[in-house]
Amino acid sequence: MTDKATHNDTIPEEALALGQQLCFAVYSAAHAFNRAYKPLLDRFGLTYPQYLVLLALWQQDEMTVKRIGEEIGLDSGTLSPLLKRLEVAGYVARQRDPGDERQVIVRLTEKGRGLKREAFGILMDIGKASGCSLDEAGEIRETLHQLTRQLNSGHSAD
Amino acid sequence: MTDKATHNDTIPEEALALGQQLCFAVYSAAHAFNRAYKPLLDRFGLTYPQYLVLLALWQQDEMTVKRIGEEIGLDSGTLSPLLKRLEVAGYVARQRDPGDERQVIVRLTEKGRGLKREAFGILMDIGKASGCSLDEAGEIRETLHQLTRQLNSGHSAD
DNA sequence: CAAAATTAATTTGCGCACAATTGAATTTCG
DNA sequence: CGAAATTCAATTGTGCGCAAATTAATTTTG
Repeated sequence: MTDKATHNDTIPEEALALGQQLCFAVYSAAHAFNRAYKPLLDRFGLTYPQYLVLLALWQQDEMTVKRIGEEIGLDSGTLSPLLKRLEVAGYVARQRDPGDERQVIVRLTEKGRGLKREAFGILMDIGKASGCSLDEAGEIRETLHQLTRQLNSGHSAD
Repeated sequence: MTDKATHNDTIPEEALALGQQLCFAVYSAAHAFNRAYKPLLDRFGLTYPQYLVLLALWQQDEMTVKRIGEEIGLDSGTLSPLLKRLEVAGYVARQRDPGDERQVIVRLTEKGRGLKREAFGILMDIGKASGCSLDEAGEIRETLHQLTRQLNSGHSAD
């Protein structure tokens, strides 16, 4: 097949096929994960991005909106309404930083902290559903991290 | 399956860290691709999912909405408005199948077909931005396809 | 010190994603 | 045949994701 040079001027017609494209593989895998998570998270009334925020907070409680956004790669336009929903659901509390009233500090409630134990169950269910060992998962993860870093490096100084 | 490292009662605390999770790596990579594509597709007034539909149609013109949905993994709830926007933009035409009035046949316009040549440029730009060779890309792609298949086998599809 | 620039979060608007519902056309089968 | 079930597309409602505009607080600077 087309196992040739890194920069080949003669890219074949087939390269346009969906199944041949790395980006589509990533896109599909992301949706597949979302679908796999959905039934597990529905029990807690959570969406996947909301779950990501909780993961971040379980790792490091009391973060500003901006800090959370840096952790999971979302801007405040996405996070503001999302955090409001997490607050209504009773998992987090939001409070203006008295030291800098521009910032809002997000912290876990007791209920939010309590969810952490159950999250291990979700983690293991997903691990099983993905059908790969921790080693395999780690390998793919690192490869994707590198890919993500590479992609993100190309658009700040453009 | 059974055993494996997946079934480990002593999963460490760190396993909950965002950076440790395969799903998050996939999620981030998908967003990174989206961001990389955006400036390239903006020139044509296209979004990434719209570009996927065109990729599918360049491969095989004249498909029903359902068929397109099977190709890229989207349902009619997403595709109906998306296709209407592609039609307004002049890239595709939609027409009820005279032989089966339930179906709508989507076909490329001249403008839509003409875009195919330019798409090779996008493809190469993305290839360069991803910073990996065709070989590497193919490897990751196959791994992700397998992962996606495994995740999707978890429910409906059987 | 006050004006200007910067920063943080919210809001608004558009489009994707998906579940659930609707409506019309077709197929099945009693 | 005709009623019921099925299929396909479109619609509705909720939430994510991002850009751009807004508002308020803080920092810079002139």
